[in-house]
Amino acid sequence: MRATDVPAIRALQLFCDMSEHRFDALIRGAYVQVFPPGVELIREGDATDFLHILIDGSVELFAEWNGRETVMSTVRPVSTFILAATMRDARYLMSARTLAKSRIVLVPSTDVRHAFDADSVFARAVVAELATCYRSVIRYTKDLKLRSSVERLANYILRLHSRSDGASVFELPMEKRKLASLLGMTPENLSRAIKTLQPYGVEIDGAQVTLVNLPDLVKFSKPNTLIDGPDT
Amino acid sequence: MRATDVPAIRALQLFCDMSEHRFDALIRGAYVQVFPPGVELIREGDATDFLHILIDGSVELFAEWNGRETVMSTVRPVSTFILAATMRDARYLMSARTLAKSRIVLVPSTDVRHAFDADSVFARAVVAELATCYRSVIRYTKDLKLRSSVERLANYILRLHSRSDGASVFELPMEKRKLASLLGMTPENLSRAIKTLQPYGVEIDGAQVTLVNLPDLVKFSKPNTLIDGPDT
DNA sequence: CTCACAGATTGATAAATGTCAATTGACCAG
DNA sequence: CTGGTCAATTGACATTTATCAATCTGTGAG
Repeated sequence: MRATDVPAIRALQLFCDMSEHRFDALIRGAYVQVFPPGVELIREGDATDFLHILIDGSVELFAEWNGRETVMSTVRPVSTFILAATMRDARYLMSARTLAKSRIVLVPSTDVRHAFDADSVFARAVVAELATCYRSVIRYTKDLKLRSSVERLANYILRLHSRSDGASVFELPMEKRKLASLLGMTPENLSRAIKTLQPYGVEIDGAQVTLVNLPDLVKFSKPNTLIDGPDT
Repeated sequence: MRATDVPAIRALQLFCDMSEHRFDALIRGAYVQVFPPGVELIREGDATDFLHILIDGSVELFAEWNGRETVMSTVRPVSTFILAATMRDARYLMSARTLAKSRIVLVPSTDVRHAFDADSVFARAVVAELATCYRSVIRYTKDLKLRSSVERLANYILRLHSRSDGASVFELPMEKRKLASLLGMTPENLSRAIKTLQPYGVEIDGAQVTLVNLPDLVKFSKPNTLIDGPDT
């Protein structure tokens, strides 16, 4: 593990309040691996063995049924994924695949459960993290059920806009076909949805998004804290 | 609170392993209320004040956006709801409304968080419960994203079938328009989807479902443990 | 017992979304 | 450079799903 990895992990909400020696004990059993793009890290249905922490790169969580595949979410560094399966000691409900070259820390699930039992500060952090994850899936599902595909795209763009601190020019963080799947539509439909938003000042060239008429886009999108965050 | 209420609550996964005196302390601050059908118990966006436990009756969790409304899930007795918001001390993401006359126990959120901090057995149960909730929303979202409306209905019927211990005749647990919304379609479409399943031996008369050709229905539905449960 | 009402169904039609095929465009290996 | 590959786009069309309007039906109040 690199010298800079540990502080980055330590800074995560999940670990930041842990006592020094507990954290050290937990991280001691962990190890780092670097994966090229396109590697399937986790296969849905498999038994849980490691809590994963993405240090650098990009990972998608996806699910399959009957020959169909859909992106459920993407993981950005630095963050953990599949904590719920780890804590329940249950099978993975989603698969995970690297989208870019990625550095990933693997913490044995048994160590995590052990730390949870032994350290009440960590226990509280686990609950906070799980509750946050739960709430973000609820938001995602509300987005899917209550909005049309164009509305989902519009609000997604506004979320990206906030995430880049209100800059009017920013980048899409993934390929358009992945984004389409995440937003619950086909790539063809995403292309059309982008065109539909042109009258609201949305210009997308490659991965670069430019917003030239934010008020109109907001009026069209009707963003809502209880769907689009932040989580309060 | 009735004499029979406490044992029923005590039997829940969330409370069953708690020590006697911790449980008593938690339940002492709680109180019961009976609501007629159609009462809005929780309004999305409000601050969390109570953990709710449905003792008897029926409750739906729903969400709204831009004048649209959708059923997110239904709660059957005996179970808790909105644990995540309670633990995060955050605003509700969903509203709740009684579908039938319902007896509900309200436990002050601060008491729950207190018990979590003081009792590691309860803490473990909270994590197990949260992880289970998280996983069931993931399943629900997979169902929505990977399946067509007829496929969702078919698999829903099979889940009901398992829930009634494999009986070939059983009842729909809610009004068809609520079911339609839960399954992500309009009532009109649900009617048509039911007809579409007739060739697979699905007969629905009012709320009564009769399955006369289970093998064909299963072949059509392609149920999957990682979507339809059970959670392993 | 009967009427009124809300939910359920049906048919006709519209809108949203997906599929297929062809083309364009960007990027990387050689 | 340049050819090959894969993603993105576009157009034509099919399918799914929603909407609207018109019954039908079961249930509870009076």
